[in-house]
Amino acid sequence: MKKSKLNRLRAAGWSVGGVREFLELSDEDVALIELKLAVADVIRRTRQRRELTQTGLAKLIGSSQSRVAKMEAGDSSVSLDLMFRTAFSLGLSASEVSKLIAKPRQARGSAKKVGGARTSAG
Amino acid sequence: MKKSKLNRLRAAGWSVGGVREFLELSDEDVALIELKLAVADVIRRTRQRRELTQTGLAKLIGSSQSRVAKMEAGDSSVSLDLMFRTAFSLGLSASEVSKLIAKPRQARGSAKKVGGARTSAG
DNA sequence: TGACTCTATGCCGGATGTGACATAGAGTTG
DNA sequence: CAACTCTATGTCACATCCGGCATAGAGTCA
Repeated sequence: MKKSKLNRLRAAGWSVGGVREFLELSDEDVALIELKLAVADVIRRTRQRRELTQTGLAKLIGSSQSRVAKMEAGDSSVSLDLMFRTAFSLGLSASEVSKLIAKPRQARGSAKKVGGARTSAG
Repeated sequence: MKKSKLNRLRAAGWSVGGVREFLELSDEDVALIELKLAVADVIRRTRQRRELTQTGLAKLIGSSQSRVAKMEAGDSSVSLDLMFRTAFSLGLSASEVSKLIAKPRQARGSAKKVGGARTSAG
């Protein structure tokens, strides 16, 4: 497990506030969280590509802006069901989502930061 | 929407008892259900490949046999979260699951039946 | 500064999913 | 038939997730 990955998990507020709690997560838990983060990323990028605000997307899926925000943040209170349903509402097919989440998050050579520093370390 | 697909949905007991209720399902709903059915299939096949009983798998994921049965049936009371977590517990990676759910259910030229006719039509 | 837009976070009542249990169906073995 | 194994289905108390709302942060514009 890389440190950078840990930072991503912590950035999403996955109750991994400390390394101790983190160690209680099984490999399956971590894999599931990473999957959610990947889908969250797909959702955000697709929404932006379609020039929708979080509020707009919320209305599209019959939800609220806050839930969309939590979704894109990979918040632990959002299920994969809602995420996939949202991705489908955005016009993506299961195959497209599958492909997008199968490959890493890097956007073609741009070394952009992905959040990480937003949550103050302590 | 093909009739055969509809049958699969009904076979899973997806509260699509009649065509009327079915029409209330949006495209996203149907896509999500199909995704669940695909993942359910992957879980069942992987479990059998590993020669585990439903009870065995249940203990592996800290659940019960009944939930595993519902999972593999694509029951509406099972979330994608639990399904993916289970797939991961079975040793599958996100990429592997993604690939498996992206492609149709046929197993490399072997023309095996995959259930379908098990549930009597009525 | 204030007004506006977009996004993030906390909370709550109600809806949905969960593990556990009981029980039944289907198949095998004796 | 009984006894056993594996799987399917229904139910329930409890946990989790949901939409909605309030509110705060960050950015833009005048």
